Amino acid sequence: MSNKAKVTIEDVAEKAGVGIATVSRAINNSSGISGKTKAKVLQAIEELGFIPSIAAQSLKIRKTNQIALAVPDIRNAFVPEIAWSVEQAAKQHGYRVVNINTSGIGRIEIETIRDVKKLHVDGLIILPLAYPQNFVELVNKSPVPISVINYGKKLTPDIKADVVCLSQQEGRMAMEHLISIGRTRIAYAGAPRDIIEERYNAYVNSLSHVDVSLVYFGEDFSLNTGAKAADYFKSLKNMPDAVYAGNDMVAIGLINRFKEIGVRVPEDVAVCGIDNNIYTTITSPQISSVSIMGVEVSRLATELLLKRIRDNATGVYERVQFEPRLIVRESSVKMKRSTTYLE
Amino acid sequence: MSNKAKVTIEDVAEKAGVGIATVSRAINNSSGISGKTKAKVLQAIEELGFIPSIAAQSLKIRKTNQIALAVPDIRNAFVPEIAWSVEQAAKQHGYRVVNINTSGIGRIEIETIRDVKKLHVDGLIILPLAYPQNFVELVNKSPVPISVINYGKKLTPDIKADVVCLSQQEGRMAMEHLISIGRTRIAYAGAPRDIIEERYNAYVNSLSHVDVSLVYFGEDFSLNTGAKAADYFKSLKNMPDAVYAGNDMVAIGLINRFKEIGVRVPEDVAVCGIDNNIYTTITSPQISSVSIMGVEVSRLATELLLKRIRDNATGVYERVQFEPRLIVRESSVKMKRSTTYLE
DNA sequence: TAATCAACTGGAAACGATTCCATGAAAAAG
DNA sequence: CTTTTTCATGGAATCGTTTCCAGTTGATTA
Repeated sequence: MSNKAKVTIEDVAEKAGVGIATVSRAINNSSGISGKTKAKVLQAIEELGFIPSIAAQSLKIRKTNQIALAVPDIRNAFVPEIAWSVEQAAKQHGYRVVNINTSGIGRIEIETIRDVKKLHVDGLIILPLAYPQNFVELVNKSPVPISVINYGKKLTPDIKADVVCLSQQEGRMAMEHLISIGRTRIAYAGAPRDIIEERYNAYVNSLSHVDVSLVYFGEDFSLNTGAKAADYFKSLKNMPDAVYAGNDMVAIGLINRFKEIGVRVPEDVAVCGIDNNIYTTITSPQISSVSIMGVEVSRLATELLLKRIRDNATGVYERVQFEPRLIVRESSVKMKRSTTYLE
Repeated sequence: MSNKAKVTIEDVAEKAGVGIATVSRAINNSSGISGKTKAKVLQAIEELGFIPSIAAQSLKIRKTNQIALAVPDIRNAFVPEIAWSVEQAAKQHGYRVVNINTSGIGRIEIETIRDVKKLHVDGLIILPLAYPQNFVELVNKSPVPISVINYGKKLTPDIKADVVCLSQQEGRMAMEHLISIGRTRIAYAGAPRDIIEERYNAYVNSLSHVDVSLVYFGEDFSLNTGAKAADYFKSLKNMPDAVYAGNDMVAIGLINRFKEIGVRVPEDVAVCGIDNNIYTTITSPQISSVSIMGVEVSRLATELLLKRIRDNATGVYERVQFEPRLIVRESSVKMKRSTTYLE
C-alpha cells in the first residue's frame, strides 16, 4: 500500500496549462472544449495518474453511481444468481452495487428502506421476504427510486416503485408438464404457507378431481419435508406416478429418499419442482423444474431502476410480469445421458 | 418516491439555535459539547429528519465507510457464505460492502486492484483466482489497504497486504479420516492442476504405497469427472473401499453415479471430499468433507482490513493460516439418520 | 474583587469536484 | 474593414460537511 499525495483537478489543470473548468469538461467529455485542448488535458491526466474524487463529484452532482441490493440472504440457493445479474447489469451502466442481507427480517427490511440515505446510493433494489406492514408506505416516501423484485405478496397498485414479478403460473406449468407426459396420479408435496399457497392452488386447479391421499403437507419447504413425503407416498397402496413439489428443496429431498427406498425416478414416479434453483443440476437425476427467471427478473429490475435514476422520473411506475419457464430434466423424462453431466 | 428538499446541517443549526460546528459535534459525538446543547441539537435533528450527507463527509474526512469485496463469481458454491460473512463483519463496524465479480479473469482482477480508487472504498478484500503476473506488484502500490483471501497460490512474503489462508492440510485430513475408519484401498479422483495439486500430493504422501490403478485423473474438478471416476472404479476387478475426491463437486458426481450403478456409499466405498461446499448437505448420503473455513477466513480478512483502515497502518502485514476442519457426514460413516436431514 | 483557566461555542476555511457566467478570440456576416 | 455571432476558456461560487482557531462564558483561585 503506497501513499502518494492526492492528485487533484488543479494539479492537472496546472500541468496542462488550462483552467480547472476545462479539465472538468475533458473528464466528463462535455461540450465546449476543443479537441486539441482535450487531448492535452487527457495527456496530463494520464501522466499524473489523476482519478477524480468520487466524493467530490457526488457532493456536487448529487449522484453516487451506486445502487443497493437488499436480499434476504445471499446464501439462499436462488439469490446468488440474482446478485450476479444485478451486478452485471449495473456494471454495464457504470454503477456499483452495495449488497445488503436482510435475513428476511421485517425490521431490517424496514430499516433498509427507511434509512436508504445512509447507504449512499442512488437507488435500491429490494427482494422482500417479510413484507412488513408499512412496506408500501415506506417505499412511497423513499427519497430515492426503488425497484422491487417481487416473488411474494401481491402489492397494491399505488406503490411508487417499479415492480418486477412472475405471472403466477409456476404451479400450473409444472402440473401441465406432468400431465402432458401422461401421468395421471399426480401428488403434491410441500407446505401450506400464505405467500406461496398459490402453488398448492395451482395443483388443485389443474386437476378435475383431487385425491386427498396424494397430498402431503409438511411443515415447511425443506429437504426434510421432501424426504418425509417420499416415505409417505411409498407407503400408499396406490402410489402416485408423479409428484409436483412445491419447491426444489422439497423435490431434492423427495428424490434422494426415493432412490434410497427403491423408487425409480422418473420411471416409477416423475418429479417436478419449482424455482429451478442451482441445486437442481447437481442431483442425480437432475430435477425438472419451473424457473422463476431470477436472472431476467433481476436484470430488468436493475434496468428499470437505472432508467428511473437517469431520467429522474417519478411518474408511471412499471409493473412487469415474467412468464416462468419450464426446464425439463431427468426427473420427469428419461434421458439418454443419465450418468454424465452436461456443461 | 418523495422529494423534499435536502435538510442540511445548517437547517439543524438554525432550528436548534446553535452553530453548525456544534451540530457537527453532536452528530459525531465528539468532545467539547455540553450535554444540554447536544440534547437540543439531537432533538432538532430528529424533528427535521436530518441525515448527514455522506458525500460531504467523505469529501472532508477522506473516508467512505465502504469496502469492496472482489470474488470470482458469487454463483460459485463456496462464495456466498464468504460474501455473507464479509458483509456481517463489515456491518458490525459500520461499513458497507461493494461486491465485484471478477469471473476469475486475470484482466479484471488487475483492473479491480489498479483502479480501486474508482470504487470509492476505503479498502479491498480480494479472493484471486487468476493470480495475474503482476498481482503482488499491483497490490503493493495500491492506495488503499488490501486483504487477500488466499485459497490459491503461495504469495511472496513481501506482499503489502494482510493475507488469510489455509494451512495446506486439507488433503492430509481427508486421507487421515479415510484411513482412520479402516479403509485400506483408497482411491483418488480429481484432476491434475497446478493451483491445487497439493491435494493430490497429500494423497501420495499419506500412503506408504500408491496403487496407480486407484488414481483417476479427469480433466477438471467437476461433477462429470466424479461420474467418470465412479464408472472407472466400478470397472476394476479390485475396487477401492474409499475415494478421496479432490473437491466436493467431484465427490458429488462420484456419489450420484455410484448410487446409480449399485455401489453403496459408504458401505462399499467411503467418500470424502474437500471444500465443504454448501452442496454437501443436500445430497444423499450427505458428503463428508474438509471445510476450507470460508466463514472464518473471510471474517478475519475483514477484521484485519478494517483494523488497518482504522489505524491507518502500513507496517507489519499479517499472514494468518487457518486449519481446515473435517466434517464427517454420511458418505464416510454409516449414520442412523440417513433419511431425514438435520436442520 | 480581579485574574486565571477550563469548557463551550461559532465563524470561516478547507475538502475536490461541477457549472454559471463573463471574457476574449476567432469566424461569419454585412 | 467593421459588426455580429459563435466557440473556448477560466474565475468564482457552490455542494454539505469537518475542524482549526479565536472568542465568550462561567467557575475557580488568589
